[in-house]
Amino acid sequence: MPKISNRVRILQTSRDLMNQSGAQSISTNHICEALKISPGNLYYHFKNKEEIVYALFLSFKTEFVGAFADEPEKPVSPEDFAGYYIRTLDIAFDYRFLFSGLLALLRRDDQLAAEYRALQTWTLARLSAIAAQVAEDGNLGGPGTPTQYDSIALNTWLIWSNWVRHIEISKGSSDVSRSDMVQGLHQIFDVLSGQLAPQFEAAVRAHLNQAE
Amino acid sequence: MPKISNRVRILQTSRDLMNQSGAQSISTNHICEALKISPGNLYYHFKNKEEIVYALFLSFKTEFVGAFADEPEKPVSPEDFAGYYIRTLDIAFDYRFLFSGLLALLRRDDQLAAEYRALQTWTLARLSAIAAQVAEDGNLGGPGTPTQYDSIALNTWLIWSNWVRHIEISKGSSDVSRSDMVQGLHQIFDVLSGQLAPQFEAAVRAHLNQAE
DNA sequence: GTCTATACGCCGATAGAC
DNA sequence: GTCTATCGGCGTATAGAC
Repeated sequence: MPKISNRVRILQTSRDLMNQSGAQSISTNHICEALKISPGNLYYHFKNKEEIVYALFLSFKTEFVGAFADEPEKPVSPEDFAGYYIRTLDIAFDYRFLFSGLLALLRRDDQLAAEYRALQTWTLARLSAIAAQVAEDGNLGGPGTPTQYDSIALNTWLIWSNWVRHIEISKGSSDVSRSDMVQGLHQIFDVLSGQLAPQFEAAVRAHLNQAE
Repeated sequence: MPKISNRVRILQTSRDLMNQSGAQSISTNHICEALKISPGNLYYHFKNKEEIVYALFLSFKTEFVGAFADEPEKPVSPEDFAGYYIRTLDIAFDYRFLFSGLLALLRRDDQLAAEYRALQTWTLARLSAIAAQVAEDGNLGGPGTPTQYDSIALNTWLIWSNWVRHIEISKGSSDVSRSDMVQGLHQIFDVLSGQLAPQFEAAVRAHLNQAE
């Protein structure tokens, strides 16, 4: 029965501390102190601080991509549609340090920057494809051009990827609540309001409220 | 004929450097070196680094609020409407370091945090009032409730306040072009697409393209 | 107002014993 | 794998001469 390795504990604690205070104000010393381990121990498991952040990013990426794992062919039900956003926003919350100080992190690590951008590109294409499918199902606007789907995808992405940060900025503290998150989901769907078929939108909203 | 004081030169150079590399990776030493002045000189003019950032924020605030200086009573012309966004996004670009590392800055300075939040609250109210006026002019949707205007205000604000950062994240470098900015303006109005009266929206878009 | 010189602390990272 | 000890570097900020 294997104990939890220090490598895993370092990752867990780093994520907690960085979510709380920002990635950039957490030093390797802080992490060691919180774990009651020595600096040498930490540097045995990770070459440097960037490697810790990068490992956490990979975990985020895996969870995030997994939240989209679905057959994109079929009609998109209101439950599917709401589910994408509910699940991914939960994940974004768990790794909110990534988004809060994103630009600073990307400036310090070229590899992370490249992978983040690839993930963003992938996500935008995925969101656009979902919008196109919803339109094909007859639940979104008139016969739209691909460009419109891209614009919808980008707008929802911008709100999605900045929502937790927006809450942290607006409230003084970093205690973000579940209802703050649900409010963000409604905010995302407000973008689509008037373009979604009314009964489809109502069903989506109902699912959001269940998530609360 | 008074020379430009070192105080002013410190502010100018700080803004340039911080826009380029991020507020947080620019030290007082960097600023001194760029200006060929001594640390003692800098600290004669400013108590600490936060005071520099705070002074720059005040400049931003003045310019930003000035860009909204208008009688809110009258009907809002497409030119007015486009103008608010064109002018303010230009200003946001000039002070983009504020938005790029916002959360880190607010965490380090309570006074700045309080003032930023106040400005955000003011702006959201202003945007909501403008939306209400556009609706009253018959150029926005049906008879909407105030809540809808607030939601529109928040959505446009989220895109507005994160656009420059989004560009910096998406491109590798920090060379943001004028056309990147205009694209952001269109993106903002895509949120309102389908809710604005068609001829009003067309006139607004035309003004955006002139700005390019 | 501006300079030189410097104190002090923290951070990232490594060497080498155990 | 984990520890102790430590190095070099940098960042903020101040003291005191000019």
